[in-house]
Amino acid sequence: MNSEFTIAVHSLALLAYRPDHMATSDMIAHNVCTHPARVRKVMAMLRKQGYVAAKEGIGGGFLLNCNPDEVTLAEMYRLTSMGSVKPGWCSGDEEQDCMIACNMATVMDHIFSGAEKQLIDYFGQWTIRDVLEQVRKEQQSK
Amino acid sequence: MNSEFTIAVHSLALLAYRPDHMATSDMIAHNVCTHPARVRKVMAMLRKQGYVAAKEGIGGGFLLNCNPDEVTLAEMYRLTSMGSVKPGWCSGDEEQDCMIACNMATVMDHIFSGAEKQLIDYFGQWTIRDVLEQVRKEQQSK
DNA sequence: CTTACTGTTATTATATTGATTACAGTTAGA
DNA sequence: TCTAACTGTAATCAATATAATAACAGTAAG
Repeated sequence: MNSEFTIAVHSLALLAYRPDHMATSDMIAHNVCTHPARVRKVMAMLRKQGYVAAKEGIGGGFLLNCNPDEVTLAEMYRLTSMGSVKPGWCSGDEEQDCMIACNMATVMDHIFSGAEKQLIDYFGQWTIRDVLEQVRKEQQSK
Repeated sequence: MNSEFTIAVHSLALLAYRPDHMATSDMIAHNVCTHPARVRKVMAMLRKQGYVAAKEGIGGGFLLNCNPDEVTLAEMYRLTSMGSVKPGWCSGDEEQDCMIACNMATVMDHIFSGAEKQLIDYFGQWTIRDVLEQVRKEQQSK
């Protein structure tokens, strides 16, 4: 799993939480605990898909541009981490005589595709609002 | 996802496919396309759980010691890749004042645990036999 | 007692990931 | 119009994770 997924979810939750629904990359980076440039990279993806708006120049930053009740983690997964279930390394070798060696890569590919579908279904059940709610519950339970 | 999962599944399928249900680490490594030492490492895990038996010395190798109809990919996942859904990198910082920063790591942790459960459920639907069947189908479709 | 195996650890090479730097472009406000 | 505070983006460096390889002890068949 790509950790840009985590950054995207965290950033949207933070924007949804803030009263003005706005924050600079410095503020987000500090909250998330990473480098502002990394945040800007992830936010650029979110901006291109319309989840946030970016304002350059003084007083600028990122503004939430979606409904946290409707945006699911599945969308964030697709945006940031699609394909990450399948390992980079593949077994087998198309050139061999053995039926197993020849076809295992393709079969594992199918299996990993199915696994990713399952994962996306699961993430589809979580909205940004749900994440915020969980954060609140976690806070209260202290 | 850990690619040792792939090696474990491929190796069991290969053993199940071979008439004598036996192969050396060299043979498996060649079939899988990796180094024999890596195969031995994975097979040692399978042996400790009783999925295969190992015979040392001349004429030795690994022998299938389980029913391919019953062993599922979920077991292979647990054995080789448990925890791999959650990225190594975590956002947030317990020390901060912000409710989001403080609790996001815990919440994401819950979310990734749920995701892994989903994945394991899915892998539980696949047996080694199913993998072999898929390989056969793939071969026929050429 | 030699040869062909497994078991295991250590080391090295490679790939992936994240941090950091750098700088161009933008905009508000003095 | 100039400056300061932003984003956008690419390039580079550092850290980490992954896979390959080497090495060698232990074991068993012939």
